[in-house]
Order: sequence, then C-alpha cells, then structure tokens
Amino acid sequence: MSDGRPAEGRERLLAAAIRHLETHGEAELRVTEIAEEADVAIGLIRHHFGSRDGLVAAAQQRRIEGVTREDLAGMRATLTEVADNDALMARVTELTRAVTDRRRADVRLSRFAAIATAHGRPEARETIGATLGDLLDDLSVLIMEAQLRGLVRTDLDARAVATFLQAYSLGLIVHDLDPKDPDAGKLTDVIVTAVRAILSPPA
Amino acid sequence: MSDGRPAEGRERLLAAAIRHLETHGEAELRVTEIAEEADVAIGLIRHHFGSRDGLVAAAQQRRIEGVTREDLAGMRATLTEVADNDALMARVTELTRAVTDRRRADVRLSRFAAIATAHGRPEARETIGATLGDLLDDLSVLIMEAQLRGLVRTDLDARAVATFLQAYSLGLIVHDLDPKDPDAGKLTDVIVTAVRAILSPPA
Amino acid sequence: MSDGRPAEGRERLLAAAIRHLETHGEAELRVTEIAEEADVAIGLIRHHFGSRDGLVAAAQQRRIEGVTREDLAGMRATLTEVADNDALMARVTELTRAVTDRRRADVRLSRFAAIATAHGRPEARETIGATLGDLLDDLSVLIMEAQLRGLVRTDLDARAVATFLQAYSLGLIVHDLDPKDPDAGKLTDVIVTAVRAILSPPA
Amino acid sequence: MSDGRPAEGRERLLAAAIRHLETHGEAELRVTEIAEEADVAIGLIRHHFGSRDGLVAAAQQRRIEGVTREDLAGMRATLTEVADNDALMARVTELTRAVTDRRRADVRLSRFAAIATAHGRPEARETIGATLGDLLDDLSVLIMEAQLRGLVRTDLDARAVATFLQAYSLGLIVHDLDPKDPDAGKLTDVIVTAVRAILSPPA
DNA sequence: CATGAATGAGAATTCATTCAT
DNA sequence: CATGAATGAATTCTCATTCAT
Repeated sequence: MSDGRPAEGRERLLAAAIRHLETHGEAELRVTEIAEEADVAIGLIRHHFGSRDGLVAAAQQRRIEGVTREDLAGMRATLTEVADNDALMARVTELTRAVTDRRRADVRLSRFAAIATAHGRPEARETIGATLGDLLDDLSVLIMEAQLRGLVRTDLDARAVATFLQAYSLGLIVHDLDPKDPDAGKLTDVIVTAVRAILSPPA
Repeated sequence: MSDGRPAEGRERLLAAAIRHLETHGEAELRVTEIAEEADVAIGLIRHHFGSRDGLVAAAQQRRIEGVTREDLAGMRATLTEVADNDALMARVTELTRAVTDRRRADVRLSRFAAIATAHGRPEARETIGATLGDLLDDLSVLIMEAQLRGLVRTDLDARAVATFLQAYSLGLIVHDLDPKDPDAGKLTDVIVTAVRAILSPPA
Repeated sequence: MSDGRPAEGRERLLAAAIRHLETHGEAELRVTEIAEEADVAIGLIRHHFGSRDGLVAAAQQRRIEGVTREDLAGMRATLTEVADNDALMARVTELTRAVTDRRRADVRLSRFAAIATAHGRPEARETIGATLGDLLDDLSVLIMEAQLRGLVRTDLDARAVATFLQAYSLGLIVHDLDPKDPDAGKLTDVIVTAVRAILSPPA
Repeated sequence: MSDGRPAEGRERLLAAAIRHLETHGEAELRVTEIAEEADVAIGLIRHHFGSRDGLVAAAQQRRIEGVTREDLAGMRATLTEVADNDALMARVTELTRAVTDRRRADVRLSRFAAIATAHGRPEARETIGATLGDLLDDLSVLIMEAQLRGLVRTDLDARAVATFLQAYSLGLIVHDLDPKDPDAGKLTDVIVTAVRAILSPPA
C-alpha cells in the first residue's frame, strides 16, 4: 500500500470499493466516498475503470471470486484428505457445523446481497451467473472425482449435486436471520441426514 | 380518495411500491411514479412513510410477508391432502419440479432481493428476521402435525427441518442464475433424494 | 395546562411556539413540530391563528412584550427606590454588573434574534418597531419623572436617553459573543462612566 | 470559468450570496438564483459549501468580516487625522451624526441580522464570535495608540472601551426601527455626551 | 498516472395549507 | 373546539460524469 509501485491508485480504489460492498449495498456506494477513502482524486476512477459501473463490476468480480476460491479450496482439501465415505461424512458433519455457526452470518449476508444485485439488472445478472456457474463447474469436477474414487454415489448427476449443496448453504441465511437463535446442533443433524442421502453409496 | 376508510392512500402507495419491486430493482423506484400509479400526491409518501426509504422498507417487509403466506398455504394444502408418506413424497416430487422450473426465476430473485435488503441495515435485518422467523414457526407446526400423523420421521427436530426446507428452496437461486441451463430433472432427483431422507420414516 | 378550560389548545400552541423561538430562529419553526410538541392536531393552528404567520406573530408579540415588561418593571423599581443621584448611580452600577454577566447571554441572543427578524420582512419590521417604540415610550416616561425629581440631568432629551440606554444594552451581545471572555469589571467601569455622564446633573 | 485561478466559482458564489443577503432576508435566498447570478452550476454549491446552509453561513461570516474591516478603516483614518482631543470629539460628533442617520438603517439591520445568525447554531456562534473578537482586538489597538498620544483618557481599559463603542453603535438599531422617527439631533447629543465621557481626559 | 473544479438533468424533500369529518 | 389525511408547487439535494491542467 506504500511501496511506490505505479497503478497503486487502482488497487487502493478497488480495495476501498470492496470494503464498502462488504458492509453496505451496491446502491449506497458513492464514487466520491470511495475516492476519498482510497485517498485519490475522483478523476482516477474514470481513468482506471471508465465509470462507476466499471469500478463496481471489478470489485464485485474480485469479491465473489475470492469467496468462491476459499470455498472451493476447502472442499478440495476435504476430498483429498479422506479415503472412504465414512471419513467423508465425518468431514461433512464437521463442515456443516462450521457453516451453521451464526458468527459468520455477516459474511454470508454480504455474499447473499452481492447475488441479489442480479435483480433488475440484466448485465449484473450475467456476470454473477457466470461466476456462480464457474463455481458449480469446479465443484462438479470435484464431485465427479469423488464418484470415480467410489467415495460418492454415482447415480446422481454431479452438477445437480453441486447445485443442491450450494443452494442449501446459501439459503442458510434464513437461519442466520432467525431471531429465535435455535439449536444449531439439531440443524446440523438435518443437514447431515440430507447430505448423507445424496453422497453415500447405497449400502 | 375520501370515501370512508381512513389512510386509504397509505395502502395504495404500498400496493404500488410492491408492484414495482416485484418487477424492477429497488434502485429504479421513483417516488413520483409510485405516487402517480397510486393516484395520490407525492407528499403523502412523506406523511405516511417519512421518506422514500421508509416506503421501500415497508413495501419490502410486506412483500416478504406476502410470499411467505402463499408458501405456507401451499404446504398446508399439501399436507391435508395426503394420507401416507408415499403420497407425500409424490407431492414433494411434484412441488420440486415446479420449484426448479426456471420460468419462475424472476419471482424468486425478487424475493431473494427483498431479503437481501437486510444487508447493512440493522433495523431492516430485525424486521425481516422476525418475518422469516414467523414463517419458520408456522412451518414447524405443520411438520409437527405431520410427525404426529406418522407422515414424517420424528427423530429430527421440526423447526430444523423447516429451516432446511426453506434454505434450499431459497438457495435454488443459484440454479436460476446458472448460465449452463442444466437439466432440471436431474436436480429434481437430487432434491427429492434429500427431502425423502429427512421426511420419510425409516423403513 | 390541564384544567380542562376550553381553548386550551390555543395556549399550548402558543407556549410551544414561544419555547421554540427562544432556542431557535423563526425560520426553523415548523408548524408540524409545534403542533406535535403542543400535542394537538395540525389543523388547530389554522383554527386559532389562521396561518403559520399568525401563530408566529402572536408568539413573537407575547415574547418581546414579556421581556420588555420585565425590563421596565426593574427600572421602575430602581427609580422609586432611590432618593438622589448618588443612590441612582449606585443602582446603575449594580444593574450594569448584572447586564454584563455573560451567563444571561442566551436570553439576550434570543431577543437579539427576535429583533433581527425585521430584516427583509416589512410586516415584521412594523410589529417589532411598534413594540420597541412602546418600550422606549415607557422608559422615557420613567426618565422624565426622574428628571422632574432632580435625579437626572434635564438638558438631554428623555427619549434620546432612553434610546441610548436600550441601544448599548442590546449591543452588549458583542461582549457575550467575544471569545476572549474579558474582564467584566473593566467593562462595567466604562459603562458606568458613560451612563453617569448622561444621567448625573452637572455638579 | 476556467481561466487560471482555481476555485473561482467559489468566490463568485460567495459574492452573489453576500449581495443577496445585503438586501433580502436569509429565508428568501434561493440556491438556483444564486447559482444563476454567479453564472455557475448549482452543483458547485454542494461541491464547495456542502449545502445551502453551508453557503449562507460562509457568506454571513465574510459579510461580518467585511463590514468590520470598513468600520476599522474609518476609525483608523479618523485617529490619524486628528491631533488633539478637541479635534477628536469634533470627528466623533460628525461620525455620530452619520451613524444616527436612519437612511443607513437597512445596512445596519442587515449586519444585525448577520450577527443574529449565531442564535441556536453553536458553530456559527463560534465563528461570528471570533470575527467580532478580532475586530475588538484591532479597535483596542487603535484606542491604545490614542491613549499613548494623549488623545484619550488612560484610566479606562482600551478593550472595554472598544466593546462599549461597538455595542452602542450596533444597538442603535432600536433607533432605526423606532416608528416615532424621533429627532436624530437629540440622540446625537446624548451619544456625544457619553462618548466624550469615556474618551476625554479629565480636565 | 493523477487532480479536482465544474456540470446539470433528474430525483427527493419540504412544509404550509386545505377540508371532510 | 378539534382531527389528521391529503395536497402539490417550490425548492433543495444527488452524484456520476467531464475536462483542463
């Protein structure tokens, strides 16, 4: 952030925009605020990103990408580490416990909001769809590999499984927002039951 | 405009705003348009909602409530109509087929966006959480009734099951946005497998 | 304020308006706020005062009148209590000390602002001028009585003296606003010197 | 609009606002009018002053400063021109005659209103207080110089004298507003009597 | 690669007033 | 004597974009 490299302003702007999107909606993003927080002149946004939309698109892209890569890396690690379905289910239980932890609610709500941006904006819809599609592709590949290794049942379509896994974990926002603060253990039981059904080969 | 019921203009404004939010993004909402469509003066928005944001917040909340009630009514109908778990699973398959139909993607994205409103707005978060919590409560009751009737396995917590059902159906937005346009039938298979696992009593 | 007398709302409105004018400018007065603080319906303002201006005029009138009456009462008391010019000057010194006390700055600034209302509003100018004129008249009478009693020099016009006394005491707002917080005693010396010159009969 | 000096539009806006405030009340000031008269876009008001209120506050402050400088220049001229106390008092009489001339009432009322801006606005109060304080400082220096030259009595505090002189001349607004239109000559007599008392060395 | 004053159409807000009850 | 929903013209505010330096 202070190593004198050229195009430093670009990074500062991007970082400021991402920081904003993580805590506020896209609609609340003001180019003047971002420029101020990045400590650069307003004109630099046009110089590097063409327009506000260019900046927002670049920031969203990097943001969704980032979360996606983390998710994927975790799953990849899981699959390479386990040797049979029992070990896999043990890891699934563990991961589910982590995912139902409401302390990460803010991160999920932020991602949720990023996806919601697609509503009423065809261009955003396309970009977001593409990013989500890529994630599903990568996840499908992982599942196929697991199917080939006999870790996962093979009579279900890998991409459909990937879609379902992404769907319920994204939708757990309803759990995050639930004012009842219900027992996370009971939810974990339900999820593990469902996931076991779609992953475990029939005995 | 003056024929009896007080605060009629308030309802007209809300209805107009909801109608708009169902098809467009919040950012595109113009108070002048809403007032015109509601056939009242713009000043009435301030009188009843304080500001544009107040109107939007009220509309979003009522919108979530509305969709919620519809969902619940459908589920109630389903449960009263079926007599055993087989019939239930047949209905579940049917409903899942409807839910994975991407022609309804816009409606789901719209609801998704309404919930995303909670991001970065503590008050909205509370209100939305309360509404979603109420839905989960009602759904839990339905599931408990089904458990009592022997339609659904009883070793899983009803509210946790309700949460999971809501979660994956909400999260299917990733399917809607998926540019690959994958085979919906294969996704239905996965979902039915998962739902059967958490609903069907062990044979 | 709660004795059930009719036209109670009128008094409540007036009181609320006066309370507002004492701490804020007239420009900041909103009829809705006043009605809310008075805990009556907005329509009542029109009913009793015709319009916002009617309410403000009534409030300003009562306010300036009130301060004026207090001032005058104090002066009258002073003059009736003293028997010769020496006693008068002693009282003047005492009063001057009170007037240069910056703890009453807020009250003076409020009165100052009320008079400033005359700027750019011919109608207000007339009302305020009339009220100030009445005060000068009353004060003149007091001074003339003092002149007749030999307490005050007679070669200066009573009304001109009254005007000067009012002028410097009003203008002491510059002392109130002075951030230096200077020695009030030294200012008292100057004022007493000046007042003695215009009041004391030549030796 | 782009010929060299930066932020020229800021000055044009300030000048236009000041011009307006000198003849009309603050309430009548319209940002569109000011922008038009300054020949700049309205947006520039926000850019430089944040809001309408910011512009008004900046204009009022500069206005008080301006009048202040003029006053001071006149006094300085007076003091350098006179050689003894007699000459000084002759000039004082002359100046007093000018100051009691009600044809300049509008200018004084305008200045009066500018100072009244301090009412109910702590920040404005501070700024205005600082400006007035600076004037008192400068005036004090003039008086001290006059004391050193033997033109003015030395047993009264210079700053207290400065405060009193400012006070009564500001307060003469009561004379301006007086509907009786009294004899200005008689008022001049009173003022000269008072001023002589605080300026003339004891014979 | 960078600055920031200037633009201005578009939108929201303001707020005293009206009037049916 | 009292209510408060409804009005809407007038005004201010918004904020991405432009461009000369």
